[in-house]
Amino acid sequence: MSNKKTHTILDIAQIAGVTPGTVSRALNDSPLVNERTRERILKIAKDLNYTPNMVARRLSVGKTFAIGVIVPFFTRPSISERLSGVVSILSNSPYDLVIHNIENTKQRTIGFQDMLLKSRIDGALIISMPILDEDIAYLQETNIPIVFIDRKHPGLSDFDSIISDDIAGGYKATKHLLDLGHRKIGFIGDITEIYTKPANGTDKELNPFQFTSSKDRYKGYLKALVEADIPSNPNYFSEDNHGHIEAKSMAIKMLRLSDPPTAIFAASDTQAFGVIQAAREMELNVPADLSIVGFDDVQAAEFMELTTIRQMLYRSGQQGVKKLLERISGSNSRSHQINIPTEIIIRKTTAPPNGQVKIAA
Amino acid sequence: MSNKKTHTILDIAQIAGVTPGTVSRALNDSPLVNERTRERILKIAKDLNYTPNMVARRLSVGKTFAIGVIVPFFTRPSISERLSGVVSILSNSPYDLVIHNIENTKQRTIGFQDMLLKSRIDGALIISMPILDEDIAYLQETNIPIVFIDRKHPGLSDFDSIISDDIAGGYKATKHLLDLGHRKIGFIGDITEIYTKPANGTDKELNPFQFTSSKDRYKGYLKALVEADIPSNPNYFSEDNHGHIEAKSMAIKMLRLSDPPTAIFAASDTQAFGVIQAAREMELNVPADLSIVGFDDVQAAEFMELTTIRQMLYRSGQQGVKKLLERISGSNSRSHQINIPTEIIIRKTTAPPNGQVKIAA
DNA sequence: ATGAAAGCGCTAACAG
DNA sequence: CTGTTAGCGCTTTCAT
Repeated sequence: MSNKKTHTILDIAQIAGVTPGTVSRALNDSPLVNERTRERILKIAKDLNYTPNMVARRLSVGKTFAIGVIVPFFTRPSISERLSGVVSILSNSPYDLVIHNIENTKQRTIGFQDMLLKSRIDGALIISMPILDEDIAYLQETNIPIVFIDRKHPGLSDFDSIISDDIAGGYKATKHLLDLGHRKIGFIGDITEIYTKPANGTDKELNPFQFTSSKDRYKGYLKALVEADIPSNPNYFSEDNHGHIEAKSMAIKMLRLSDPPTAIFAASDTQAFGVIQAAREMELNVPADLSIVGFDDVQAAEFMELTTIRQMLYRSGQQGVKKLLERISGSNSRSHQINIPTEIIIRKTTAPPNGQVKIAA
Repeated sequence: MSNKKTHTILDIAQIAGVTPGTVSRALNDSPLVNERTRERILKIAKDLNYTPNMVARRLSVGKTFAIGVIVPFFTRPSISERLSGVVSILSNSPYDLVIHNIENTKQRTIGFQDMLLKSRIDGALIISMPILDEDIAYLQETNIPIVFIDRKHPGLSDFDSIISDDIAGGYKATKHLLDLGHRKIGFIGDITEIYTKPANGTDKELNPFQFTSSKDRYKGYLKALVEADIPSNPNYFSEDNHGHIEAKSMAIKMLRLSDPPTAIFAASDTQAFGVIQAAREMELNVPADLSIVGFDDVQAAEFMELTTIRQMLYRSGQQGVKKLLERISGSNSRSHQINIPTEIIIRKTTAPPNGQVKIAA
């Protein structure tokens, strides 16, 4: 009832007639305390409705009991599915999950420094974040464990990372289309909208971050094409900022070509949805007139009956934290790259190309 | 380069030949410090690559600089959209965002206690969480500010809350269908899968939590029906756990009725997607044979061309934290219920009922 | 098994 | 403007 003031370990100690040290031990299941006293203390704590002050504990122990997750574009479905994998593991751990969303350059610098360097967290999970060469310094300066999810960078080899096999995925997607009989296959991918400001004031070329996944999926696409002896057509390649709106415009442009593709492989489901919208707008029947395959297998993909490449988003989140937790508790194994396999999920946006099906209208 | 050990304010003090107090003041932009000394100190700090220890600071100041967000079902799109609104505001504040996901009864108790009572956070945002009568005690015991998003409960009147007008939304959805000419309108809603364990060991009736939104949307539905002088048909009402799978089964059952509805209003987009799947499976044309309206206007709704009730998910998240931040900085205004309006978004899953359109096949 | 005491790193009230 | 001194609440040697 009366709970204006929150109690401390000292209050308990006084009531129990012991010292704070003993109370601390009792509360932490230390074996160095008489069973009787422990019970007495526990009872008092309960009666007092005592709750430990985590902050003090953290300072004393030298651990924050928090792990930081750094993500761009919180809204993207693929990100939140990964996150929820992370959450699932952390719920059963003593660690708090603190989230940092980074959507632009300024935030980015601040974000890294703040989270990593200010000893607010015991470890960090960096998900789908583009890493700049100049970032590497920060990252290495930090002594706290870091694991990356969905990010490859040459300079990052001394960190753990969880990636899915984008090249193989892109290959599978394209192969599926090829097997269906398509020869004219478009690719729609993304670059990121985050840019680095040129160090000097000059307004020279802005460097887009290296979002490798789209590029790797393209590599897989190319590989399948080469294998099938089909020359790649530059008109069938397009990339722009990530988003369904952009994807839609790209698709429309591509489909208006005098010799348009009969199938499009989009580097993400979100983009594939944009392509579907384009098809609708142009009154093209999917899959009869146009086959579409996406990448990610986000929840909405099921509703949209989209054929796509599933990457285990949720699992990747789980594996990431698990690895991080291991590191935090001191595993010294060499840093490791875990490759998560992909799988093609065939639904209803793919079919043999038009000619072979469009018998009657 | 050499950064095995992290520096403290004391290191700086010694080098600068001042006391820690002065360094602290310098670092915190206190006006009570000579400009010259400040510069000197700042430079040293920089050279040393000093970063303050937040935990110590927190203990000293008595604030955690963190706000907690408690959510169920992290995966639900409506939740993550709300969350991203929260994130957008918090990015520009000194507060960390710590997330607690609660998906079952055990977690729930622990979760509330842990977050609220262990002084790890300065305030809490509780989103879409069912609140039990017995929880109210905890909540009121806590002195930290709390704001609720998407939760009404009689006992909660002394807290701030952000809710959308579910009744009005349900009304709008149904009215739209009515205006289109529908008379046989089904409702598909949800109850939650979280149950309370009966206090005594008896295995008597489990009490579902009070997830009010679905119910309120139903009230709106009823209101529109009454207004149109249409008696409510119990066969046209169905509720089950939330999820597209469950919604699909409910819809199938309802559509197999000898006199099936010509339209269905689902209490959430996710459920509406389930209804769409049911229609597909039964080879019913949407909207010709069946009109469907959802609730939420989740991202995927756009792709699905779903007519739905938009509630400003993102905005609700933003407003919630803003309110919370105000409270934390000590606003003493009376607690407030903010009602966020809803809006109907007409897309392509609704049309006049069959008879009026199905001319030729 | 328990008490005593030091200390985690920082802030803040009080002097001067 | 700066030094001194406590102190935030808890953990953890070191004694006893």
